[in-house]
Amino acid sequence: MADRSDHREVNELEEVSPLTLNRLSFYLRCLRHLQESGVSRVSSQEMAQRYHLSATQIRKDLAQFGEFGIRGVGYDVDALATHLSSLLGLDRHHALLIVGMGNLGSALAQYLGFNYGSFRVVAAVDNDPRKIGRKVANLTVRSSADLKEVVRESGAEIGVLAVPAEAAQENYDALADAGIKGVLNFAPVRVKRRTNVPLKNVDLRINLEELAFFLR
Amino acid sequence: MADRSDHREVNELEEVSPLTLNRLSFYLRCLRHLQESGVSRVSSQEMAQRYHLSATQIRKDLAQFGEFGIRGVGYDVDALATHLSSLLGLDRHHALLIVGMGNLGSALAQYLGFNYGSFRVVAAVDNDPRKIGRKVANLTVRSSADLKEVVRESGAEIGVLAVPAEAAQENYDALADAGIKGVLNFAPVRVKRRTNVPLKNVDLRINLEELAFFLR
DNA sequence: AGATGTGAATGAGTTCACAGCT
DNA sequence: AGCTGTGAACTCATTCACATCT
Repeated sequence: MADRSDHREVNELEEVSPLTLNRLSFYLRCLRHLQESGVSRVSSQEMAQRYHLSATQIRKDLAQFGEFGIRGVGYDVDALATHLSSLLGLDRHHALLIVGMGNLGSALAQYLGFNYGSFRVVAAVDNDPRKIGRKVANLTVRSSADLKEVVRESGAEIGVLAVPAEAAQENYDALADAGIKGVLNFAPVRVKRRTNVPLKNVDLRINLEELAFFLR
Repeated sequence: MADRSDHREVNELEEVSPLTLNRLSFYLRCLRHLQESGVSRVSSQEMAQRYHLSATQIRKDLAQFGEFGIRGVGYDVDALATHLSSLLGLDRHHALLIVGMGNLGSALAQYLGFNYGSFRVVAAVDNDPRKIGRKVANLTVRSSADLKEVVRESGAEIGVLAVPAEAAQENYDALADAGIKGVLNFAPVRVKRRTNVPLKNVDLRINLEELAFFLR
């Protein structure tokens, strides 16, 4: 039905499982790859085979947000990529602010570099006076005390927490207060989140520990 | 029953859900924290409250591997920590080998440093002749061509993949062939795993993209 | 009494199987 | 004919509720 896909917008902000979101990101990456390969149409089955996914799941995941496919034919690669890109908010750049310029913070600054997909590191703060003013990967480290100002000036939307475990909660709260819209937390603690400031955890140690389990 | 906990060994290598494994790592971390705080006994309820967890789930998770608690009393913090540590294979050191010494690989080498919990970076390889021989964080970068030799000499057990997406699969396979026991993959692709070489993925970009979804 | 360990109930997520378009 | 979109079946995970033990 024609208006079915117009209703898509209605559903977009409903609860989407993180697992689904995760896969959608991955689908988009696959589609980019297909674009590079010059493929303009793809069926869920073909995608599944190429990238080790489940065809049914691809269809279910996409169907949550509208009818993007053509029955009997498949999906238009460009169109679907555009839809997903917009759905995931990747059709524009997002500014990152790194909090904590120790080993991890500096490493991330270097790795993410100036430009990382739709993401751009625009500022870095630390509370150690010895680090403030130092240059790391084109950024001048600023004081955590000036967080609000830094956020406002830089237009940062996403905070990247690279502080010690003890400091994670207070820094998350400070970021939230400073108007940051989302936080990626590398500190190995469970931070209490506010409903309006989404939080994703990346815990390197837990990942290593899960592997260690298989090596006993 | 007394012999119930002796049978624990029998179950240890049965399929354990990654979700459970993940939580077990986290429980251990909580227990370490309790030890530092001088707490010697803890109930599932108390742990749940302190660290924002579910008491029932803590009990179910632990019960899979034996009867570690005392009914009516709770868990002995030290004893449980020891059990979990051994269960997860964290009662000894694990040697890491970093593959790919670009931005991410170097960043990881610096961050993980010489000693990171039970994990120790013992070697680093790259296939770029310009990088071979360079020193990064006390390590001399060696050639990917010598992978087998490097693994044997260094005793590396876990490979850390920090190579571009295109190179991930071949490097995973090379690691497996070289006798590596597990792989932590930072490349943004789904690598086809061999049953005897466990694989964990850490995908920074997907995590950022999931956050971006909430900022549209 | 008070906390564990666990079957039973519920809920979330995935896969199946097919109706409905093109 | 072929592939999408989707209710129904199924599997996996979490939560409930209570018997069991100290």
